[in-house]
Amino acid sequence: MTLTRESILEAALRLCSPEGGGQLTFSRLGKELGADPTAVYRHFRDKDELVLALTDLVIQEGIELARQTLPDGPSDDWRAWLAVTAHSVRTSHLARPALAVLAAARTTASPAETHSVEQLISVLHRAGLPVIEAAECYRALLDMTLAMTQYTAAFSILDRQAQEQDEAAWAVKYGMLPEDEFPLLHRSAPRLTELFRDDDTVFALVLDTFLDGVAVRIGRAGEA
Amino acid sequence: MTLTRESILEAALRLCSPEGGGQLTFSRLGKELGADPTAVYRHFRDKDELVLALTDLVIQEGIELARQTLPDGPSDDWRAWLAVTAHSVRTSHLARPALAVLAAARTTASPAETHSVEQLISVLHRAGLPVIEAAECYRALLDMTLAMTQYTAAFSILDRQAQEQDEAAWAVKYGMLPEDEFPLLHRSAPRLTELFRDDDTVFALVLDTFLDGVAVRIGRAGEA
DNA sequence: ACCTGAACACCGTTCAAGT
DNA sequence: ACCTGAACACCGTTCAAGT
Repeated sequence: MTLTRESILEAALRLCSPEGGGQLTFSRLGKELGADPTAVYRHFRDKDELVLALTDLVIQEGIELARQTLPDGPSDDWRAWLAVTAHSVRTSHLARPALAVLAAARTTASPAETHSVEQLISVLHRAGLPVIEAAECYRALLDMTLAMTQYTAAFSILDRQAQEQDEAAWAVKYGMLPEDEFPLLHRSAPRLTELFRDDDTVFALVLDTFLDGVAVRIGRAGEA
Repeated sequence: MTLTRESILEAALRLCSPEGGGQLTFSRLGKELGADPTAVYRHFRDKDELVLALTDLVIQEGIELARQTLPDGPSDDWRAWLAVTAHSVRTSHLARPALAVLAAARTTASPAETHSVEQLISVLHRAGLPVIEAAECYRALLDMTLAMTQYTAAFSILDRQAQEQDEAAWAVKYGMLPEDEFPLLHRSAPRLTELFRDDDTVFALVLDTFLDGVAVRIGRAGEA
């Protein structure tokens, strides 16, 4: 069978999924494709180029996912718009954690997202923010979302031993605090233990607080 | 010369600094110590144990840094307290980017931070948040900060070629947008270009918006 | 034109051998 | 008790050889 760019990308995405086993390497990719590991070099200059191409696909998927949830026309519900965008970006990346670790900090020149960025800024602008501030807000939201996503992905692809070790460390830290010395931690330890690596809830918390902050900024802009 | 745990940790921290060259490996560590690379195994079970020990040191350094800026007694300026804490954590991690990438998502059982967490929750509690909500807020702030830090560190240790490639991609994306199709992006492109990898400003933006959100939550708690 | 397979420089890690 | 150095299984990458 002869390889194509598409069949390689597809196989690579499969490897990066949680079921795919956790890591993107040439030897695993070769095995998945039934070809010699180095055959991929005929289609991608190096691993970085492969990662960048995969990143494009995941970004596109995230945009697609957002589009399915968002209304077609313009919307005045800026808060829902931002929340859906953030969750979509996060969801599409976390479907391939092994890639998210490599991709999240990278920028590609894919034109796919340009329209969606323009829309996002326009939603914030119509909500009341000056254009520049709307752009800053978009940048802050996206960086925060990608960072939290990479953070979660990095932990999720650690080997089981390291994950259990961290969980044990957490239990030690917050499990047996003397009440008189740490009264507040003692009372909130159960909740903190619940939140341990419940990344979805922590992300929702961060996002919600951030959006409350955006509301404040919109309010301030309205006064002026 | 005989190795000690401390001399190894010190050398490893040096390697992880920006001047240290970018990556923590056993062979580089051996060279730095003037010993065989595998000699480190006499003092640390594996690389993970070494990374965890280094993480402890960096966390301690961050707490130390915060303590120098924060008042000794209790404070009612919750906003300054949270901002100083976040910036200190970030600064101490970014002094060793190569470690930050490995460390940020990990938890150690180091007791050093327990007191500082209790203090943080207490500041938020005195500001008006119920205990549980104060704890959630601490968790959200710390995860956001560590995530943004890891995100920045991951980019900063990429090889020069990849960094320049990303910068070029950015220029392509936002450099020549048709004004009629992307009116808002066209107007904010200069600012977005400025923000590209000006991680300090972006982090300050995210943190500030987050803290505005915390203020909203404190206000809501006061009403009830 | 595309794939194969040996080879190289690098990882972390193990283990027998030295002192 | 601690260090050395050969060895192993893995990386990404190059290149001559095959079809």
